Amino acid sequence: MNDFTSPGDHVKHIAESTVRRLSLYLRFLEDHDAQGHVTISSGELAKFGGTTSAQVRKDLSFFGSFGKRGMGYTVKDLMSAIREILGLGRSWSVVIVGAGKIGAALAQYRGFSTRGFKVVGIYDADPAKIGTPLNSLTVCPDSALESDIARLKPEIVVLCVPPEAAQTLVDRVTGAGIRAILNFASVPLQAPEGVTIRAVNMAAELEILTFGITNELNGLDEDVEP
Amino acid sequence: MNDFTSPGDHVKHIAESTVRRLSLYLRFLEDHDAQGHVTISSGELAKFGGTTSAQVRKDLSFFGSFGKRGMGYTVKDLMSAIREILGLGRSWSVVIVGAGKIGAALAQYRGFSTRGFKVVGIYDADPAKIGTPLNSLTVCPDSALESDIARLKPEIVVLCVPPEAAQTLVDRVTGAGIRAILNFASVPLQAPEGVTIRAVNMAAELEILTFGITNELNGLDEDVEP
DNA sequence: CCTTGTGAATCGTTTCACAGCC
DNA sequence: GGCTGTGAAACGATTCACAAGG
Repeated sequence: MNDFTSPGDHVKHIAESTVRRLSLYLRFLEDHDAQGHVTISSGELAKFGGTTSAQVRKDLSFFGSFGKRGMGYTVKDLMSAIREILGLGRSWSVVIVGAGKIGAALAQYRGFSTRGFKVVGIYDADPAKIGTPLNSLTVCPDSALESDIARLKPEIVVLCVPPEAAQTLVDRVTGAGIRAILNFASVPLQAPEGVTIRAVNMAAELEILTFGITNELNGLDEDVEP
Repeated sequence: MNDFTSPGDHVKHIAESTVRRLSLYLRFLEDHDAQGHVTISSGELAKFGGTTSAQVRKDLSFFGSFGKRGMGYTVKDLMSAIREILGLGRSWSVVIVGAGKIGAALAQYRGFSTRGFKVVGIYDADPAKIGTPLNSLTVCPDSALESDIARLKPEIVVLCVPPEAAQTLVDRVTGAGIRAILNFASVPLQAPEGVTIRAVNMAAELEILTFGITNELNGLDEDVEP
């Protein structure tokens, strides 16, 4: 079936973990398609995504039924179905705020464009950084943020500023109409109703690792190096 | 009782979400301490971490009991308790593999050192990149990876290589003794038993955002209790 | 045979509610 | 009175198991 977006469909709440797995499945489907495979089973998708076939089928079942019993899924059909589900059937404009190390790296990150995300501007408050060329972009003064958001109408802001500046910038960009923010500052942020913020917190990821190592040594039966 | 590592206690499994919140609490406690506050309640911690006071107390209860009824927690004591829980009571050596945009940015990221993570090497397979200075480090040839891991004994590898190279490098560094990996390549990786891998997948984060925006527009509304 | 799609059962996490203590 | 610590209840996600259909 291909009517996964039946009109008037009332979508129940979808878990973040489900959406994250769909993103993984899509990546695998693209590889699989490039290698010339035509169909794929939930079990193969599961092996790649580090999950189970039942989980794959359950994830997809929230949005429709895309496979054929006894056959599996048609790779190309499932790819475009997941693209549609994730909202990748269109292109998205992204503005990066903060042209430090991370912001500058992201401005040049190819992963954005290959997925339909177009970086349309990068901003910084530091006069020394303004005018720096990054790929086809130039760092703009952050005083131009509101007017540029009004003009370019980006959907997403990627925040790469120091923690102490982050909340002020959330307030400014949401005031200018932004409703989706990806936050690289390692501080929790508050946004008005209707604005989605996702955090990428490298410090937390590292600490989850060190927690894991530390606990292994304390609790499990692994040998300790002298 | 302050002994969150009671002897003979076999540590039950701690949820990743709990560890992530502990990391947030710690950040808030550091701020709070710097501002001269001496005590803090679970409710205050909860407000910062975007959770509930019961959740804060439950998170801490897995490790011991750190507060005083009627009083709350002593900021400094709770800080050092959480540091100990997360394994931050020591310093950690980190090796970065891949000196592209992201790897180079991370090599210069101050967030590492302020938390006790010391970057001791950065490696790349591209001859053009070898010798590039980054802060106090120089990009080394990835052929030196195994011998340097044996010599420097880093605990953590941060992987910033293209997806197609990532699995090979996991195999190499785990073979050389690494047991914790932070993966920035947007591909799932397999590692032997006893090795922890955490993934930071920017593409997935962006797609969770676009899924959210797309679904909102489709008319999913959330009723809030007054 | 084969594999999907899905209600039911299981498992894990969060929230509730209150006893215990300052 | 105020706040922690914690079993019990509620909730949500994953896994099971099987009917349905190529």
